[in-house]
Amino acid sequence: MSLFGKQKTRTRFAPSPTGYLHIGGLRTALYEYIFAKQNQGTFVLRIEDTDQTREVEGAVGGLLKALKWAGLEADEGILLGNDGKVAEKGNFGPYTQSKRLKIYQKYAQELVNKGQAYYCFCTPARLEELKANQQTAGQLTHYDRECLKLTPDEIKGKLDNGERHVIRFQIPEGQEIKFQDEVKGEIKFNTTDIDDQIILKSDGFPTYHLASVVDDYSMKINYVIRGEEWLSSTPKHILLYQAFGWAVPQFAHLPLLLNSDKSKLSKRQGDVAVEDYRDHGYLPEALVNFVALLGWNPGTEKEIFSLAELIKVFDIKKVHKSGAVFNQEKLNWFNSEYLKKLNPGEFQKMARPYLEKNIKQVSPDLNLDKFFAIEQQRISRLSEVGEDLKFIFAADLNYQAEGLIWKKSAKATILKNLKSLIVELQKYDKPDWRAETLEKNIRDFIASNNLLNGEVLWPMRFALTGEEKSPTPFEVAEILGPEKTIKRLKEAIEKLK
RNA sequence: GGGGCUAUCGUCUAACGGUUAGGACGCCAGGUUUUCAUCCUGGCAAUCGGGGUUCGAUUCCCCGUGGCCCUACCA
Repeated sequence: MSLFGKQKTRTRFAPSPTGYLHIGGLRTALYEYIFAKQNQGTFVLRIEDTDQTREVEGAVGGLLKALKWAGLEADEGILLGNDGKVAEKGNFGPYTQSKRLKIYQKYAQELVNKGQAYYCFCTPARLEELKANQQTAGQLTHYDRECLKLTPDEIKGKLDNGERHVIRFQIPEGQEIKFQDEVKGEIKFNTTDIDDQIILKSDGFPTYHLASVVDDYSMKINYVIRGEEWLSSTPKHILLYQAFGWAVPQFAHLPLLLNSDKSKLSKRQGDVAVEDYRDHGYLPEALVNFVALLGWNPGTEKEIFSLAELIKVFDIKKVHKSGAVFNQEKLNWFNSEYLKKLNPGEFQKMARPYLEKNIKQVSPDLNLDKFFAIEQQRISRLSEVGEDLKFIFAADLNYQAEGLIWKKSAKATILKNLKSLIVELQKYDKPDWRAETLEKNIRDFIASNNLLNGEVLWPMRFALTGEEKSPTPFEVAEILGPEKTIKRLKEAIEKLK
């Protein structure tokens, strides 16, 4: 809050470019996006690439594409340019941490000068040994502040010698750090439990703690929404804000997304990359809708929400405190709902590539409009298109003749009915070859000949599909067209003889 | 081990301290259908345990217990 009125809300999503967009990251980004939008604020995207060892080539582009696919484009920071390449926009850049090293170094030095941080020359070996000893002694595994004893001259000497060093933030002892988390409520920590954090690594890169505090301050982020795994680090961050004399932002820590065994959602137990869901044919609207409802709901019984609706009804104060299991069954349900809502043209356009992947040969004389119309009602993921309807595309059907015989009806009856069915079907002109017309006429034919539905429709369907389960024979016939339909019926008769 | 967070059907969740604890997904049964899917109807299924406070506790407090996160020169 400034003296001159309410500050503009600024949220940020700050992923590390380590590979892909994690589904938990998607939800975090979603809430950050929504919160910014519902407050006429700005959603900033920053890249946190301070760990050079974990960096993955091309990950930033992938992250941005996944975010764009989900409809969560940043207003500022790192984003996709018009040419589809990674670009940057905004006045508080650079927005990539590896390009801000000088800034962090300056601030770390400022803390050293103020006596709130200190150089540490301890080797990893010493640190390891210290920790091991503390562990066996049952003590807190904190740094023992050996380097705090160094005199200014000793420090200068080591520095001049080019000794490897880090900068540690000196955590004051015996202080209670209290803050009001927007979702978790009042949180308290005692600083005695906190180790002297390394804020600047020996390679000159900052650690997360320094980088995120400096950046959130510099980029005027006043609303930090992030995963619960950061809750325990928040007192360190608050201490840093205080050391610099900066206003502490509002924090909101989101409950984690979990595997079905309640552990933190991880790759081992299924897909966690947004890109995987996209590739399997989940719609962004469905994924976003599903993920939005993991840990939050508006308190009504409505479950289907567009992004625009979410912006209207979302309330960060109603976000749950505990983790939510990522339940793919429910996601499938959402996806099938969204798939059904698509107009046929859109569905077909999206499903086509999957069909071509699933079926080697797609004969051009098939009525694919009808095929897609049926699949749209039956599948829950685009990757399933054609899976259960392979018989449509098969050159030959392989089935046992017995399958054609409905329940206990006689073989002779079936044979006779199939023959007259062919005669009946041969009457239709191609324009009439639609499921509705076929159904009406075939049902009339059945009734006027005093036949049973099953003794005509079962063998018809089986002759056309070779399967015990399928869409109606009328629909299958419409897709197949007159020639293929009659050909399959004739083949069935041959098999029965 | 230490610290923090957390706890309603299998899962996602609803319930100003007073409800037969509601809905959704999934599952099961019935109906519709030649079959499958859809659809319709119905059903199974939960307040972690123990103490308080209260006329009354899923709800507030405490203690357990479980789960999760942090405890890195990772984020």
